[in-house]
Amino acid sequence: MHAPAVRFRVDFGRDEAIGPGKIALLEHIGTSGSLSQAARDLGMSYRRAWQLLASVNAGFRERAVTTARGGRGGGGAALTAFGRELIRAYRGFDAEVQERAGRHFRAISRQAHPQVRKRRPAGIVRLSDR
Amino acid sequence: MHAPAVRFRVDFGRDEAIGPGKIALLEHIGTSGSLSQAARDLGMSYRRAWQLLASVNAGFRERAVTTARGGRGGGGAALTAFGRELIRAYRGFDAEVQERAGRHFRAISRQAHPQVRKRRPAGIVRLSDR
DNA sequence: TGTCGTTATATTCGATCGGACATATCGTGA
DNA sequence: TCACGATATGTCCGATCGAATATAACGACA
Repeated sequence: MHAPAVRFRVDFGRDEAIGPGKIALLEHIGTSGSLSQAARDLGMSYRRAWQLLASVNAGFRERAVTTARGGRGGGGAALTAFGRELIRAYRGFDAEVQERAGRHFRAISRQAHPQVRKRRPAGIVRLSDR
Repeated sequence: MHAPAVRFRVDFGRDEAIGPGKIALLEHIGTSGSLSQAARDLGMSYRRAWQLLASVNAGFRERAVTTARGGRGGGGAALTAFGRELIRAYRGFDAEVQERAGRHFRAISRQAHPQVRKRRPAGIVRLSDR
């Protein structure tokens, strides 16, 4: 393969870290307006999605997502301005990182073994794939 | 905390990925000339260190470390030119990433909760800390 | 007032990861 | 030729992680 992919997470102190998983969850919450729907989209259990979200909301002074129980549709979840800022900062840095990674690892990447294509369980789509 | 830390790993195809753990292992092999000593330095079991090394050596056409059994001192391990290149590429990119991360996450980092200092088991020193 | 879909949370279970431990093997030097 | 210290590799076990499942609470709306 030519362009190596870089996955990274950002550690804020020792309390909270943000990586591709939580960012993808936030993105799906933003597009679906529902935590359970985001979990289904990402192929993860609702419990795990809830734990990830709780971790994000607890890790900062400002919460990234507001949730509501009951009401129309049973409830829902929505990004706050801070949540959108988290996504924007991560994705902006991500684009920079991927672009620059090519130069640093091009030579080494040529030494990597030719890969065998691996499948992902059907029906699971990550925003980061688009 | 002000400057957020970024941890990343580089995926080469689906076969092999290089992250901070393997790089630290390579660095300690380079300075100590021994896989078992590197494992002790990093506070990991010899088994795990050997598995990580085997993974690195198997992931590329060229091996990163040569090993020897028997002989003076019982044997040893040494970086190849490719192994040194792996370290150089990773650390070079690392420096760039850390420097640029500050700008992208400065505002968000101010929203992170004040951290409680956490200790590391005594006697364990990572090259990446220096 | 009852229905509905979602958030919130506890319990249980299986898979996975890595440490601890046990050996076997090797080659130089005493 | 024997001892030594390191590599090489297997087995076992405890901790951890996350999926599966179950259940409660909630509030708008028909």
